[in-house]
Amino acid sequence: MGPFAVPLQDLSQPMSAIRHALNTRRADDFSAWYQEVISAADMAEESGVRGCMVIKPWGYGIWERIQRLMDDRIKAAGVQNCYFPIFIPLSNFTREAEHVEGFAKEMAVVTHHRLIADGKGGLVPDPAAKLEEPLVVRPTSETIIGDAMARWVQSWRDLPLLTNQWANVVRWEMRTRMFLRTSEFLWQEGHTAHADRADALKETHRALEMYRACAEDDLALPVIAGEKPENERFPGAVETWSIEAMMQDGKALQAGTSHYLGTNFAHAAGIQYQDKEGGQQFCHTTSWGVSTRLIGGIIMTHGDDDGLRVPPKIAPHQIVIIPMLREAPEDEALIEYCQEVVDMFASIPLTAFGERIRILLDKSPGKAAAKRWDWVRKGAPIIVEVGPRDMAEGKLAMLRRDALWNADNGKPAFQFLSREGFSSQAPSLLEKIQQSLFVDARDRRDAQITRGVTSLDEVAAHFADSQKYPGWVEVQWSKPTGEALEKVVEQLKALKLTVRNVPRDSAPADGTCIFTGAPAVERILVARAY
RNA sequence: CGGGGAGUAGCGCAGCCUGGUAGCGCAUCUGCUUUGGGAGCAGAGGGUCGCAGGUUCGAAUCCUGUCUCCCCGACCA
Repeated sequence: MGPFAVPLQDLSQPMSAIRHALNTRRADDFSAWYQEVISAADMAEESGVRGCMVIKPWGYGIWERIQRLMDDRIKAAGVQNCYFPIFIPLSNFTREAEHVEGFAKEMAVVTHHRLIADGKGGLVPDPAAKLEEPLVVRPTSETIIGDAMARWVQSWRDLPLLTNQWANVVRWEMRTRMFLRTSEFLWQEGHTAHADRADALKETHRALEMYRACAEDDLALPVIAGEKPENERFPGAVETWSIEAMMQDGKALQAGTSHYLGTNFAHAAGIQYQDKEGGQQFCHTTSWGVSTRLIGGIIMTHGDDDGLRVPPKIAPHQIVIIPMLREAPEDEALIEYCQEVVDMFASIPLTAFGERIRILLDKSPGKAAAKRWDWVRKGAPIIVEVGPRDMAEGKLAMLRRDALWNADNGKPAFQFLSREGFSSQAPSLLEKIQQSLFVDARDRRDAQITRGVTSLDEVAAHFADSQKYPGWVEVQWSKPTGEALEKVVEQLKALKLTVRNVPRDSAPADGTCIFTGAPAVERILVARAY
């Protein structure tokens, strides 16, 4: 059996009867399955450049949906979008030591601005075109945005300054995985400046809650919001908060972070304002971000042995209609019959989640069955097939991607509906599918969180098999710092575990620290992580 | 970046040890048959075997280097 503590639902079904759309099963080889989903769903492919990928239309379409919904939330909070340069002067990174240390080992550096022929048919950087000061390809934009903030903020009236940018960033990773950790990735980074600590903390928590809501309500990704321990903080941050999602193999994925930076970056960049009394004050700043890594989280949360299942809210196409074409004259009438369904959705118009339903009529040539399985692998929430007899009866055949199989006979669970019956229930069905994906993921996660563990030995026993990932364990600790914390981190590392976060909404501590024996001050989640 | 594995047609693979000018399945194209659902039969097209050197009369195969991917580790907001 595979690395699963809790049996997957499919394993209890008559496996021999079902012919799945993928070759690799989650339970057999989770990471091979993950890669197969990405290629079978046509989301992305390798680029030939280490750690960089080409995001294809279906994958990028999902990212565009995430962007849209997140951007709406960002703007609703009064944050304005900007764009800052991809190149950062190297000198920017010599001002804030801790921040530099965090990224120095993984930065791409531009040193020349021209190429010349090498005499062997190739090109090399022109030694005469060396930059006076090297430029770093941004790994994150705190320093260059800090520069701008220092110019933009003069008085207390300029605060708070709320900015965000959608951009690509580069971190030269040693070990990469598509979507989860790539050398270049896409993200949004919010950067804000505030008059005081309280206001900056409020923003830190607003962003965190925004991420929780977007993850759970838009991506159907159940998450636990909480504060990172000292050793997991963003370099230069005073507080780092995260949302953590559980993948189907029980490992944790950090899905978003929000940092309170204190006045550290304000000191480094000189972000000061004149207060009402005429004195100069340093700003308190925050930064927060989510990235294309979310797509990896969606795959590992909602994917199954037939491919991806895209939550309707972020599906580029929520409904795909496949006419069963036969390259015959009657095809025309069949397409017209399907088009009438699309027109019906457009003219009423039909909405789900407050937006027009995104419905696609797939008229592309090819066998209907092959196209069906392509859409199954891609994870379109609702797939509709229409054959000549459906048309004659005024009906269509509908498949729910989240309930694909008939348990009885191991065949796809088609529902035959009238066109009107289908269109009238489509909006609520999409909302039901969205909810169902979330509830399934949340229940699976909750079933794999173990509480009431009161000793490190118990933790070790729980994670005894290094090949298994039996979810997360909640323990209590005394929140050690410095050397004491380092020792705890080492103990956990020996078990291949990390502290994920201190859940924001957890009950107060009432026991003793499993590491030190001292009275516990808070509850933490420990887990294996991506 | 250290250890291991891999790169041959769109996808999945065999061939490599024991050098002799490339093969299988699926997909694609053509024809016929079939038509409530991942069709059958016949035929066809498609690959400078990751890249660059070397050995050799001759290299997918042997040698060296290099790039990329996967797994384990270190590292990682």
